[in-house]
Amino acid sequence: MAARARPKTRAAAGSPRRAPSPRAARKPATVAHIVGVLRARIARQDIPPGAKLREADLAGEFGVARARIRDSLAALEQRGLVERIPNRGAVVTRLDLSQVFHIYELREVLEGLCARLATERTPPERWRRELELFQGPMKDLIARNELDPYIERYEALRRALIEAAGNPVLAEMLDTIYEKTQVLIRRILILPGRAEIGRQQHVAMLEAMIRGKADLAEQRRREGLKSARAHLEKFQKYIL
Amino acid sequence: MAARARPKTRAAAGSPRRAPSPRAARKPATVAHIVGVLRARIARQDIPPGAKLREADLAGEFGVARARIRDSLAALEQRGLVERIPNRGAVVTRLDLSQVFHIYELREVLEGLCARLATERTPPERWRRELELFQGPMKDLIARNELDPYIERYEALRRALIEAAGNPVLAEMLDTIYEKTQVLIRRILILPGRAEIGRQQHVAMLEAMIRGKADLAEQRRREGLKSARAHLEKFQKYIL
DNA sequence: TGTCGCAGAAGTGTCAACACTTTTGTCGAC
DNA sequence: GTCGACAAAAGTGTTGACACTTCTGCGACA
Repeated sequence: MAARARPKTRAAAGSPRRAPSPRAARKPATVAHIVGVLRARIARQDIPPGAKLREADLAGEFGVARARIRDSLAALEQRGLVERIPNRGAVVTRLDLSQVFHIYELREVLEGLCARLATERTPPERWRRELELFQGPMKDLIARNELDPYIERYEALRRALIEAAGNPVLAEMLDTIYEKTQVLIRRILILPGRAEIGRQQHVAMLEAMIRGKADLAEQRRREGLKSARAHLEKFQKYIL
Repeated sequence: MAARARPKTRAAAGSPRRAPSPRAARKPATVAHIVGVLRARIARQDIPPGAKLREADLAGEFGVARARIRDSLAALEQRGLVERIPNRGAVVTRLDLSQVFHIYELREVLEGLCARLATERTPPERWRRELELFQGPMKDLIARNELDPYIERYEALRRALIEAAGNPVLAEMLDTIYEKTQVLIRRILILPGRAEIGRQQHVAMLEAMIRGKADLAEQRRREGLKSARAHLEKFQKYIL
């Protein structure tokens, strides 16, 4: 309880040490916010792999002290999005081919698990809309090569599955590895025939989910990713 | 340039910031080192869940500036071993039951993958020593309730499998989730019959590996963890 | 003309002091 | 005697300055 009516002492005379900045009191951007912005930039390749991130620049841009930028870079390093070399700064990680395959091995089992859990923990009807989407409109999008709307809906399904799986630790892991390969999505989808194959596999998985066959859904998701990996292997020279 | 005749403060009182210590200049403990020490303490419950970690104390103990301790705590927070509450400090995470089950769901597929990859990427003979160990000596250790040697060898096998799987991303993930449940190992092994069942399941997995049956090894590892989870569910009130 | 060395610049790493928040202990009013 | 307010203490958050390392450009020498 405590209620305590906090003393409130501190009216403090509105002269914070920071530049007054009359309008837009501009709260000073948390580490979480900075990390989010930089993640997005790296994913969209606004900052290309190999580029250097200079602390002073970022501090200026976000209007925070360098220390906070350092914290943010440390967080990005933990996630594997940048590498830091002592006294030389932070560099956007350049993902090499072997790491991509390692990640696909993981996605295979993790997204398989995700499909199984989502099936077990959600009423089957939940997935009918998604199935219809992938059977109809998505097919057209692929045929007409409209990648962006396709990707958007694909990611929506992905998020829905993770949410339905109801396992935060799994969600965190999928997030971590997904953001590393996000840059590849477009390049993979252009591979001859890949998008349509992927769509069919999603349909197969969703059908299993609607029939309540959790293990089958897992198996089909795994097969889907396995075949994606095979495609990647075949065309690797065009990807990286 | 700056010239600036630096206030010079520091020569004062012959106390350079580091203890003089003529030889053995005691390098000042890197973040990695501090994180390692704290990880170990948390795993062994030298620092119990819920305990507060005070920055100044740690800074004094390791002989480093508080900033470095803060970096270390941030790293531990990322790994989920401590929680930090603004202005109130870092507290060792208290793992709740639901998270434990979520982690076991993950271990099931991740260690399954690990077993499969290890089988595919290593000559079968590699595992014969381990099999004999688990068939013979380990059985005795369990019968005589010598937990510590048993755990030591169990972890050695675990490390060998991860190493053999040759997937660094997987290794990193297993590490992350394993250290969170490490504190439970002893409590689980005491459960009636659990240790012996686990041993038999390891034997079954190793046999599959020696026969080169990667998928079978994966399946058996998954079954092993599934049954461990079931055990945990049954006796959860004695564990947490 | 090419190369090596050496200052200066630029950028990261570290630190100690200061600012702010929460907690704790004490005193007075009811 | 209990509750509530206040002040001091303890601890965390933030900042700017300083130290150190690496990179870059210039000039001397072979």
